[in-house]
Amino acid sequence: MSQPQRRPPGELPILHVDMDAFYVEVERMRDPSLIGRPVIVGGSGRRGVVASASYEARAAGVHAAMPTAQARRLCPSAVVVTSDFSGYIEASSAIAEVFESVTPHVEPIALDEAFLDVSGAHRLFDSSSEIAWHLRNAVREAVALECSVGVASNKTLAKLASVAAKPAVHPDGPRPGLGVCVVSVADELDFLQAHRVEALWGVGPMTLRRLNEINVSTVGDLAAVPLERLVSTVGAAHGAHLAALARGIDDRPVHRGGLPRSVSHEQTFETDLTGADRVRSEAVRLADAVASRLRANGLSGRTVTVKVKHPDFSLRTRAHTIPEPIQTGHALAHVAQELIGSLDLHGGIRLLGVAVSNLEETASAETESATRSADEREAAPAQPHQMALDLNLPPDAQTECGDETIRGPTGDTELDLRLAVALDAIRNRFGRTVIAHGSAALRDGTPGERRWGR
DNA sequence: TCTGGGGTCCTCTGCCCT
DNA sequence: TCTGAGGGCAGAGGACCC
Repeated sequence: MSQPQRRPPGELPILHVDMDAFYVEVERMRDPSLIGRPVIVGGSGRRGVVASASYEARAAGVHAAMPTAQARRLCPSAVVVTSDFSGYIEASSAIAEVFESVTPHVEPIALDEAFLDVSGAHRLFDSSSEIAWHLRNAVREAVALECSVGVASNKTLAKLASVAAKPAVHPDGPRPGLGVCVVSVADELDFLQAHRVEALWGVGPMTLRRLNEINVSTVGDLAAVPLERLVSTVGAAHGAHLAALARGIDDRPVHRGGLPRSVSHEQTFETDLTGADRVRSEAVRLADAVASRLRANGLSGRTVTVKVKHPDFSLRTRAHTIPEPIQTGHALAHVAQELIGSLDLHGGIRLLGVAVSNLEETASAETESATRSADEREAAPAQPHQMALDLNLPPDAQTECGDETIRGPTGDTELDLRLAVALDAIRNRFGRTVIAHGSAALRDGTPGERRWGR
């Protein structure tokens, strides 16, 4: 199990590929002076957290999701680098090309990891482990980054195997890992059931606490618990799922990336945001960022969700579904601002988020506008959007939507779309921060608040 | 001295309709 | 006309992932 093995074609169809300290290594390529030093990538502000840490920093106890301030105390010699996703996305795209040169069945999990179904790739390779070693080399050649690969009969086992293949954290520095770990069918249960139960996908802090209460601490313990007991502890669906995983049963297929379910943008503010006007102006900015990404990806959506986090960390969400899909910041901000009106903002908020779901594919406003003359636009509204019927709705006009009433127009207007196209063009040419809605400019904007998203 | 951002999926609840 | 059951759906929130 610990060494790569030759296997008959098709026996172990699933690979899990996980980049090693991905963000850190991309930053080291950008700035070679970081090589060999402890590095923390994440938010550097007062409320920032660690997104990724080098193995040197991990040796000092730093881990992802830890507040950056705490990470600095644990590892004072660490260099803190603010996340810059443009470089990560670029490297991720290059890695995805390597994966797709082996198989079209690639399921991206994050920028730095993916599942591959290689059951159809054995015409070119003798075994899945040979594919795994080929991928490692090809990724290294393409982007000069290291990855770990798990090979197994299903996703859960492949994921655990890739973890087992990773470099080890050690006070003296990182120790090289196996690189590739193959879990044979014969070894599956021994390998799986020796793991801590929290290693399973779907066991977070809450589920772990509940499982610990019934004396379950390893996957082996979990497999021994009667299903009824598990169901009464963590719920029907979750219990049945965990019971199957603990026995090595995981028939989830590798899904190729499809349409996203939602697109969102949220921000934690350096200092709590107070006053309805400031919250609304931030909502305009966030809505604009979400709308921009929707258009860039040729999407529009019908359900708008606003999320706020209060100073005591309590979360509140409000959602509203409108009859027609939208993709402009103006229409999105309109719904978001109405939803904000139904939230208690007393005491301020530390986080504000705007999300759009119920997505569907649509021609982007940019494409739409570029391919239609002014006369054509005049003759027929931009497709495939249902325009708001009346641009001159009085301020007290109302749109009935389910059990809620949203005042004023709720769809994209032709004017909204043309304005959005103009904004996109200006930002593409001069940068994302060069132009903003007047209502979003009300804010005083500390440096930490000036982000416009990925 | 604090606890991000961008997602997905599930459960529960309430409402509407048949 | 009223009532209850049950399905479908939307909204809210929780848990989890990287």
